[in-house]
Amino acid sequence: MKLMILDGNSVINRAFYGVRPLTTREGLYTNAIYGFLNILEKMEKEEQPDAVCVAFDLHGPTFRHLQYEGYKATRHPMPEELRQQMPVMKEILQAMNIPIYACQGWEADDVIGTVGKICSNNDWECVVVTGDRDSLQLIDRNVHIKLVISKGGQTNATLYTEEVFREEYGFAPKKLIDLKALMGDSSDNIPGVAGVGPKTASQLLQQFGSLNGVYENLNDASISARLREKLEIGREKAYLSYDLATIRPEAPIDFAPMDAVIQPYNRAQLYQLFQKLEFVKLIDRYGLRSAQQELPQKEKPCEKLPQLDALPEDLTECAVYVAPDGAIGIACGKGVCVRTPLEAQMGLALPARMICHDSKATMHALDEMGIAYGEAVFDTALAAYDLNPSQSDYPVSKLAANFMGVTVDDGDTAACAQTIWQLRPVLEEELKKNGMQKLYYDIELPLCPVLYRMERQGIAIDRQQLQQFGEMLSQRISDCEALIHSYSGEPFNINSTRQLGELLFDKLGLPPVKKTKTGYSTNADVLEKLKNKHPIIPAIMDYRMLTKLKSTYADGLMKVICEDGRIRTTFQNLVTATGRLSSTEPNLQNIPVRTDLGAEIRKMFVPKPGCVLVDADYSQIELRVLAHIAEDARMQQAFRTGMDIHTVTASQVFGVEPESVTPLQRRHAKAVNFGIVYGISEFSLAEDIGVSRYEARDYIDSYLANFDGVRQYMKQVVADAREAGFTQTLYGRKRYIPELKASNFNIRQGAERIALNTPIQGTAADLIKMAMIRVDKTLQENFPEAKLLLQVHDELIVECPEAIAEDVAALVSSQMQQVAELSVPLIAEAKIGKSWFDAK
DNA sequence: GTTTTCACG
DNA sequence: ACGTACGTGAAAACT
Repeated sequence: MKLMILDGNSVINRAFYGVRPLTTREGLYTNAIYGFLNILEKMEKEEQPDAVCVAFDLHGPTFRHLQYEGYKATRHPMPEELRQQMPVMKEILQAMNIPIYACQGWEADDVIGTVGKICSNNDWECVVVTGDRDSLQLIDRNVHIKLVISKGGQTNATLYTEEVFREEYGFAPKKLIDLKALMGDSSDNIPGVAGVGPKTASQLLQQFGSLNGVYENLNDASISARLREKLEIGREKAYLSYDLATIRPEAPIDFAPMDAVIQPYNRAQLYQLFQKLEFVKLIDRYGLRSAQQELPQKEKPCEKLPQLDALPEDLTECAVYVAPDGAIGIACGKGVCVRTPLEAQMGLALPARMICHDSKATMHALDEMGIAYGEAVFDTALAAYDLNPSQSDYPVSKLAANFMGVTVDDGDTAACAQTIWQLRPVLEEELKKNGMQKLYYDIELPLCPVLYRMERQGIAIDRQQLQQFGEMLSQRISDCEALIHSYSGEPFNINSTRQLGELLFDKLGLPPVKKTKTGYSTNADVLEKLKNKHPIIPAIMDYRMLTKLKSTYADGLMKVICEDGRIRTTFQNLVTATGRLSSTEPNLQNIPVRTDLGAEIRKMFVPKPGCVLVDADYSQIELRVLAHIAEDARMQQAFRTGMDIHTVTASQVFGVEPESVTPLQRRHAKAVNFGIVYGISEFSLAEDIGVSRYEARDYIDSYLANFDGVRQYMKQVVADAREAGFTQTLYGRKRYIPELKASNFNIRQGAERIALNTPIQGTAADLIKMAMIRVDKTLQENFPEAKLLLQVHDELIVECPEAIAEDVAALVSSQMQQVAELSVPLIAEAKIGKSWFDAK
């Protein structure tokens, strides 16, 4: 019979540091538990034990502490993120009916040793799972150690038997104690003999066999005078260390191997715990489902609603789920049915109000198939996003697990439709609980059809000009390439940062400025600093710019032009953590503008014949939002009187009259304003504007001294977020930030910047979303030929007939300005042009 | 699949 | 002692 015992603290530590940070929606860390369970499962599979148990350390002194006051004094305290997982871990083991052993005054190692001894006495084999090499001393004929090693996300374990140990170390396992007595162990605060390290220690042991052997042969000729002296001075420490390092298999625990024989799990309890931890995959893998909550799947199969006209005549609302293959699942209170793509296209119509899972995508899909549909009155994916925007995605299965405690297969169209139907009231309630009804029903949901129409419209592009531009770039790139290779002496791939780094810093001997985790950094900041040191640098900077324009924009956009000469992006409304939109395939929110050559790309974005583009953008929307929510009197005053905010900041920071602010001062002040919005650090500000850290520090201090509202806000918003676990925008959009409680300084500081920035960026996002809804609506009412095409965070682009351009421009900017009544005016300026470039 | 770089607000 | 501004997406190289 075989028993497996886990060194609980050691394994959970490995798991904690080996698994990326994971948290639940509420911010409970779960990564160590997750890792622990994975290791447990893997070990059970490999070892096939008959019994399993876990040993833990208890707090409080052990005999080793009493014996030697330095013992473990410098051990790092357990990080908060791990500490909070310990009690839950123990609950889970309890639910799995795996016994836990711990003993006041004894360490887990001693408990494990004791268990091992009792196993041996009962003719049981014992396997110890641990990440700690100290335990190797326990190895004997019956006791083996499974040493857990995490490497690159993968956790593996090596089984150490007496033979394996001897092979690696060259002596018997018990002699590990003698080795430690001599060399010490800083992580365990075992002193050892001063001046004796691993090399000397193992050499001495090879020669004399044991600690006693060494001291009995102190006068042996092979021991140098220096070493002899060290050993003599350290004699007492050595024997103390021997005691400290010895695992004492005599802990007073009540244990018999039969107690740990594998039992069935307490499934209900385990299910509940996994539910709380949001371990959806594990619930699946362990086959846990709470019986009461199980979906009445296929209880009302399609046959009961065989034809669409068999759907109730008075059907007013139904859930609609379009599968990737085009099959459509429809569910309502009376049941569910699935239509194949073919059936769906044969005159299916859905006039009822829809409950969708990603309504924008559903509208596109139905449209594609020529299926008429009603209005989307609820969107479960969107609701889940608003409730927690930090998730990577929102599949139906995840929502089912998180909000209903059931498992659903994302591939089962009928089940998904039914689940969406059932999720609606649950999510509605959640939104209500979170005070997000207005955000959801007044902003997020009505924005979807607006975005849908924008995506359908697309924007026209001048294919021919783009083609020519690409050819011009090709020419300039090959010239540039030739120049670079003439400097390097030999051809190499300039796109390879590794090859480029080797050339610049090894072959040409330029001073490395910055490192990345894989080698030298060669990014634009680095090149900027090196540009006067070698003529190859400016050429590389040019090359980078040219190839970026060619591959991402000239070639990239060319690939996605539709038949009708327009480009259609997808606006992602379920992605960003702050509430902004993002744009993909292609990304039309990062079309170049900052360099002259790059801005040429904007000339290719044109209106359709007879039309113009109207481009309206908010002026300083984030700083205005900050002035409003921070209630900063001075900043509000500046905006109310229509002053240039960067000039005002400069005049405050540098203590000069606004009229005498120099362009340089204004530029620095602008960087300070940006820094404030991002959660400033003096280092980065200094880096950004090229002044010393001390000057940067002065700028920040002086800023905060003059803008007291901002100073207080920065403190308050972080404190509130730490307390609440989330930060939020003016319109109630939330973002959870569990990292605010992290023990790691960098992580915590990053979290504080997020807590500060998110309300600002997110409120600005809320505002422009509201503006989009109003602009879209008023355009439809007043100028139906005018179409909203793009949004670029603080900018809206509309296409309209030339004749009404002035009126449209006036309407768009006034709608944007009047979208909310803040304590400072919102300013939006609209321009008209024959290309995006001209309208900007 | 991850890393680096760079385009935007 | 360490790493350093917020939020994105795409391309290319490398593992």
